[in-house]
Amino acid sequence: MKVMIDAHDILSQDFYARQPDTVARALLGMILLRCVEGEWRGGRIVETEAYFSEGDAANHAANGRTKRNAPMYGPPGHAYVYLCYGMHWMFNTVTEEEGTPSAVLIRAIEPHIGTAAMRRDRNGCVEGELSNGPGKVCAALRITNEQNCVPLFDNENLTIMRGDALDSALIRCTPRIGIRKGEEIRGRYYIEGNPWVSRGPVT
DNA sequence: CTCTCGATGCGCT
DNA sequence: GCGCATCGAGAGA
Repeated sequence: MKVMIDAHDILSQDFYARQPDTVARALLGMILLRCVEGEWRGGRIVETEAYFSEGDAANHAANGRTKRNAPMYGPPGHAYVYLCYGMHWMFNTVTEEEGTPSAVLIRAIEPHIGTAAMRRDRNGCVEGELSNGPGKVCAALRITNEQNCVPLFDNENLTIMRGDALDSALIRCTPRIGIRKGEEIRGRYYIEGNPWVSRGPVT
């Protein structure tokens, strides 16, 4: 599928230079794009999670800087990709200014571009399970540690583009999924009623 | 539908 | 060793 990307539509570095909850909310409705072997794939972001720089025990940087979490200390707008449970890649966008470790996890997208290619990389799964979870998003888009630290505001193969305006009344905020520490923080954002969200309302 | 559990690698105590 | 920002298969209701 041919994809035209207007540089004007690509989210600027400034977009990411804000609090992670602000960015998590703002990313809903935006278009995540990935080019693999010259072929574009991607879709609309429908679920995100914020990881805060202060007072957030669930953040990988809660106990200071390490080799793994170093990208979060870098400038905003870069990717932070890491391996979870030994087999799933997680894709985050770094937020806030350099030196402040925060990020937004992309948890689900609504596939629009290159769906056949994504399905192939997802082992031909049923359509509804293509990208409704953070590990599934990375598998469908073939995002691995090779994409760690790439600048999303200036990269040929991985970027995020402005999408159609989203009705803010549809945005929901709940506790984050799958964490033990920091469970009291409501940092998960998703689009109400969207069938591609990983799971329904979680108090 | 819900629940349980194994897979699997690595960062940290 | 332990514990993960997960997923998918299989069992049971």
